[in-house]
Amino acid sequence: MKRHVLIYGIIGGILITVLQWTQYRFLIIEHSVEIYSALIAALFAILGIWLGLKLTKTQEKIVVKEVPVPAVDPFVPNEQKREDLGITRRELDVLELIAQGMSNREIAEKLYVSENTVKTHSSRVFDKLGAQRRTQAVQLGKELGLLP
Amino acid sequence: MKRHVLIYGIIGGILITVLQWTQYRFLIIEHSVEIYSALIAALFAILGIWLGLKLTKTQEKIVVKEVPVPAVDPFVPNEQKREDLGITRRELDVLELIAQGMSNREIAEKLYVSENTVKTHSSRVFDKLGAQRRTQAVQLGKELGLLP
DNA sequence: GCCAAAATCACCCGAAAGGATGACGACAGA
DNA sequence: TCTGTCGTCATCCTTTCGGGTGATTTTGGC
Repeated sequence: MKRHVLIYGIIGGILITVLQWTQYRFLIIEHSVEIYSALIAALFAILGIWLGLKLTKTQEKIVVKEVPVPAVDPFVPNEQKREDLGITRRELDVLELIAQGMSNREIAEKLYVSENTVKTHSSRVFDKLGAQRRTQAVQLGKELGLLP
Repeated sequence: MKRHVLIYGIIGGILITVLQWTQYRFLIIEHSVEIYSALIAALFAILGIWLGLKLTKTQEKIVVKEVPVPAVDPFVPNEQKREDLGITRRELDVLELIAQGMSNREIAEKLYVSENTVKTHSSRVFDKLGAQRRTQAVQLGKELGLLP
């Protein structure tokens, strides 16, 4: 945009020079100041109009582009909810693995604990969620924001 | 925008008039044509610059608004996938109820069939999904777009 | 160091789930 | 009409799950 103003100034200077040169060339002929004034004014007015039109033409419109962003849902583990329900971290660990479709035995191996331990954790988390089955516990866990 | 050009022209006309009036008032004093030319040129140049700046200033920007659209995911039941896997509608019905945390008995009551029938359907769908447990079947079903 | 909560493990029992197999009727398409 | 698929139901058997109870060890905070 600054370039436009600069160009405008330069063109103005050139025009003045041209006009002065023209004036000296026809010095013998007597021209009235009014004519020169009008000429200069007209030229600059035309220039201004042209500039205005140009600026108008290149004017950009408001483009409110509503990009449907993936809305990736970062899923922050809902610690607060977990605490509220009195579910311990370990119990939630087990619940997560249950949600992934693992058996108690597989979970036990993955967590390096006995299957009995896993059963204890799962029983407790079911109790705290009010679930009778693991599928139900998973469903409730997701509804409560405990699981992704 | 056309208003700007109009205003510019009007202001130009007024200025010329003012200048001419000024000239007649100090007619006795001899002013050179160059001074008037320069004066007019300067005034119009300033006006042009002002106009340019104003146009620049009011120029509107592109607003790329990234609206995190709710992304509600309507979930269209993936019939194609179901067919590809050779899973029947009835089997998918059972899978959906399993995903909701229901027991075989509850599903049987809901669908008005025997528990044995539910077990048959579930066994078949597990087989087709390659699942050993219902939690795993649910997980796979969601990954494959069979379930919401 | 003490205490409470958390995590760990064990055993028992009944219910639920899962696997295998067979069967039967309905229905659509060749 | 014959065939294949689908939905239905059953029986037998094994595995997994869930509930209950009790116990020991770890851990974190005071």
